[in-house]
Amino acid sequence: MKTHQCCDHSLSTQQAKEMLAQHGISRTQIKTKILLILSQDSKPLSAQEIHQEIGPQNCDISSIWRSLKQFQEKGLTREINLGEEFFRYQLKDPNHEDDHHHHHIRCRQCGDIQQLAECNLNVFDKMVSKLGYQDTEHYLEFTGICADCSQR
Amino acid sequence: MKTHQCCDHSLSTQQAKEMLAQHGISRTQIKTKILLILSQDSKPLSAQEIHQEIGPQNCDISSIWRSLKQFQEKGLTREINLGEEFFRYQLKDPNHEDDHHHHHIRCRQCGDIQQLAECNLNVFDKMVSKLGYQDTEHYLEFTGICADCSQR
DNA sequence: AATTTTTCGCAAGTAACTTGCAATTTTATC
DNA sequence: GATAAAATTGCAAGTTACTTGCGAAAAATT
Repeated sequence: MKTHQCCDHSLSTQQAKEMLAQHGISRTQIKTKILLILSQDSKPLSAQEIHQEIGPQNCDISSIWRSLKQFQEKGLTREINLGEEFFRYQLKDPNHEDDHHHHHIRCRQCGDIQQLAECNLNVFDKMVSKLGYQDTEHYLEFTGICADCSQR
Repeated sequence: MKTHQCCDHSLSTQQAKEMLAQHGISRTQIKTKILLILSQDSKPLSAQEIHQEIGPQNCDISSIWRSLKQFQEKGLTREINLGEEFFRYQLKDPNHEDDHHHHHIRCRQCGDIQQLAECNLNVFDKMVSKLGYQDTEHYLEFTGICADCSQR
């Protein structure tokens, strides 16, 4: 796994449960597990990947979807599109409200995902504010052919 | 329709057919029509919207999908994700190869899509090139709440 | 104009994601 | 800590974007 890890945000089970409580979400086994898994990986994960990690026999994927939906509504996670046919999910960093988020690059050949430096694009959000938009968000993601793949 | 039109690229039927020929695509009625429709709208369109525009009784949506897929493969169009559950498609500008592309902002409330100024992000493509990636592409799109919606 | 090749319409098939319902777990109340 | 109320889960069925196989029709090649 090539993914660069800028800083480790792994949660303990306790911390995960606190995080749920703080956001008014019930502290079930599944939801706690999802938070742990998301916190341990610096790359955003798909519902399928989370399901695999938990063990398909241990829970139904519909429960994962319901949990992810709730996390999104409560602002715990960010939904990321990397040009695939599904979304990926990433924990927001509770310590750095708005600005501490990353963009990614995905190899269109092998699918490897690498994290880029912290986002510094407030410039753009200001630009679109001039159009009268409020509460703006931006999606900036990259694809390309990674070094390994272009040598083959 | 609020969408800002920076420059009109509407094609004539003749021009559309030439464009298909130049890309080695057969000049069928459907494909010609799709090009015309895409060229007349500055905002990217979904397969559904194109189908509606042509008239659902006039062609099957699977033909539109097949055409769009071919356009993508031949580099005629760009696939755009605006945080919706489907992709939108946009004609690439044949006159300005790589750099003349736009990003967009979509209102998360009313769905209105507005075109932003021409892209000036080669900076980013250079940045990811340093990671060893070749043939990079970026997706930068915005969402927000538009002025109209925030007054309601 | 005849033949080969590609495309089309239709119907059936995926895959991501959603939803209704009864059973179980979690939370709130005592 | 037991109990009732509320939320969550598994399962099965549904929705939607997109794909695909096949015979008929249109377009390209001769």
